[in-house]
Amino acid sequence: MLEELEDDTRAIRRDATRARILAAAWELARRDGVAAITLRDVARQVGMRAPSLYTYFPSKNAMYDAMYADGARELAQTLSRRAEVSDPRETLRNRIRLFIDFCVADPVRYQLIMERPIPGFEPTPESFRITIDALADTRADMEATGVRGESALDMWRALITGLVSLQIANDPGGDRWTRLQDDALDMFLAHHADGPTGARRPERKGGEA
Amino acid sequence: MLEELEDDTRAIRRDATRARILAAAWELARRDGVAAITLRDVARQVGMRAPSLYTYFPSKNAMYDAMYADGARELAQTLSRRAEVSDPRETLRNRIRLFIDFCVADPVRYQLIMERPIPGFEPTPESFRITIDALADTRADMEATGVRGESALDMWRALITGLVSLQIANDPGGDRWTRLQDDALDMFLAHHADGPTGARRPERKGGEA
DNA sequence: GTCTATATCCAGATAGAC
DNA sequence: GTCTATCTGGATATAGAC
Repeated sequence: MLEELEDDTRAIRRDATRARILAAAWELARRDGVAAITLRDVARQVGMRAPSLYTYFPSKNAMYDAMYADGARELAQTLSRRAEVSDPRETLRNRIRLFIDFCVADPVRYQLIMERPIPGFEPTPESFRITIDALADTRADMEATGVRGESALDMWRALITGLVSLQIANDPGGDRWTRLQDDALDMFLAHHADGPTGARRPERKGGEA
Repeated sequence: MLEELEDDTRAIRRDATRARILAAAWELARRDGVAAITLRDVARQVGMRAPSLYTYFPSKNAMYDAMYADGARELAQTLSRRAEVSDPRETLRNRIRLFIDFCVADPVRYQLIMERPIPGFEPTPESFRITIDALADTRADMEATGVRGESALDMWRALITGLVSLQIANDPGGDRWTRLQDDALDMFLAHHADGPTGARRPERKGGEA
């Protein structure tokens, strides 16, 4: 029968339209903020009316979830490009650069994936999983430099989060904070890693001056 | 005449009602988020209907601005309590603790003052000024420890911002990140200050290992 | 000063014709 | 699959009675 072929064609067209809708949603989100987009505007952007979108997404939150998955996949793809070199510190540095560049390249995408900017929306577990997996290897790169412990990872997350969020909030398009990333890593490693032996520092108290 | 006395009494009652309205607004903001509060709900909370609020605030944004000024004054008052001790590092440590405690004690207040959580609202210059002034002395405390330069201050802001925002977002009510504050300061000072002489480190390149 | 009633606007979502 | 028309609900803000 020809029916199966027709079904395939139909599915392909459907996916293409879905992609067009998502692209329009991203464009409006970048212009007005993620939380500000409306189904009416998204529909107009692709030459439709709002109710037609319900053919492709059962709800607005479902559309948000598809956007989230989009961004999470882009993050995964970006980090997969990190180069592994002989010096583990340079490997880590490379990963950090990829991550920070990803964040500041599209602040709205960053917010959608890393923060929770839309009241009432949180990603489905399947979509969230993509983000988790993408970030999971950071720990290995970190430990390869001799850094151990949850506290050290938490400290590092804080440092990177702070650099990115201040960059986006106070110097969008610039590099006032992102240019500190290498210095930040030097500072962090000097404090948390004790060279190739990987011996751990004491938990705190009594500076090393 | 008695008219002036009556005017005073009336003004006092008006201010008291304004304060009751603001308290209600804060309560709802803490429960549902700053951006989610509605005039209807705030009014109900104080036993009124929404239009009555316009006697006390000319617009919703004016109410937000009053809330902003509230929070900013509380920040100023908090930081004014910082103890100045002989060791400038301990003085700085004390200020940081006050600041971080202030932030995590009321995440919604933190967001209103330090971020821009409400589309279409930004504080009036007079209200914003309160925040600026409250934070201005941090630089002096920092420089008293021998740290110099805008980059160092930017790095420090990033570190604190990261600790606070991760704490609020991922461990509300806990101390997973806030307990790192002393360690963060040690790390930062070890990297950015060169002891009492105050000599500056090179701008970057070539680790100090 | 507070109320009711209402203007005005906009949102997400559904029904049903075509 | 897409449309028009509509439901349902909520928001800020204003007019005018009391």
